[in-house]
Amino acid sequence: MTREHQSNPADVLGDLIKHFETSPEGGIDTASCPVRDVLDRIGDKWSVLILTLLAREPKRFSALNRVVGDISKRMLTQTLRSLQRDGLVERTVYPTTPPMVDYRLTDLGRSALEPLAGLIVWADRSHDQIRQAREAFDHKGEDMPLVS
Amino acid sequence: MTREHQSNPADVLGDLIKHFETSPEGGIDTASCPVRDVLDRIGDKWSVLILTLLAREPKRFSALNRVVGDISKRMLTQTLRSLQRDGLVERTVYPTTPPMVDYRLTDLGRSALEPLAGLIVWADRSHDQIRQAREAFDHKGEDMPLVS
DNA sequence: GAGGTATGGTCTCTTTCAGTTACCTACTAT
DNA sequence: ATAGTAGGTAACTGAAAGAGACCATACCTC
Repeated sequence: MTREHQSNPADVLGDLIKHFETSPEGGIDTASCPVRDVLDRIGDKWSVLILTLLAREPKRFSALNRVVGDISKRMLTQTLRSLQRDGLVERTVYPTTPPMVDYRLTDLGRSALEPLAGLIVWADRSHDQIRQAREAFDHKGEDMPLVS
Repeated sequence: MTREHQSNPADVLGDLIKHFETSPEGGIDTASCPVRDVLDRIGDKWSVLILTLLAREPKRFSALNRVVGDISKRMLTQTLRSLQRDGLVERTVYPTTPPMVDYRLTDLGRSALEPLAGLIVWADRSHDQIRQAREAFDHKGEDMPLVS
């Protein structure tokens, strides 16, 4: 009861929501919302995985490609580019032959690890519960439309 | 140097990565990865926003529709259904006429608020830096292909 | 000099699917 | 008759993702 009063997530989020409610017509201005902006980025299929793989040490393109396995080189390039563009990842080319490239987190990228780790730990811990809820839901309503 | 030793995000993530590296052929088994599973869910366009809006108190369908504004009813229904399916949101129908429906977070849903708030706060704080990195990147390489 | 290996990509084609628009139900209150 | 509930349905569209060929360079081998 003591520490929750100060840092209740609902309050934090409520304040942020208020902060985002700056659009003229009473609705939330989703277009300029920084949260949307960031979530669009890390919500893609590979970004979080790449970030976590780079957490410990820099890795080369081909190393990432080997570790992930089911990512195409195209998607790996694209993901790394957009992480680089957002300043989360730094790309270094070594002038050898054949040229060697490695990718490492920037300070900004490293600062993202903490919130991401929180989310990932939550996901890992809640996964069973979510799967159970899904099964229960799917069994209960044998007649649910909309998702068919 | 003292507390970082215990809870360094890179270490947490490294351990988790190791934990997920259970596929036979040395690659990460992205299909059964709980993180991927969860991120696919909250990575969509509306889920996080809805969750944060429900953080303070239950809300009715039309209230959510009004607040968000640029969401279609179809997407709102769909988002709420899948949140309900995953056990994050509870749907209550009151037998009035016209029937009234409200949506509230479950305990599981509430437990997601903390990691989400962490991410959202990070996003809010880092947004400027990310935008700057983007602009710098876009100006530096006037010849970047791939994203055209 | 033909072929193989390796690096770090790029290009094009195709499919898939999230999201949108627009119109529908059924009921009631005014 | 019109608006407000809480949705459902169908058709369309654009972006994301996947598959897989290709490329430039250089080294090694035969």
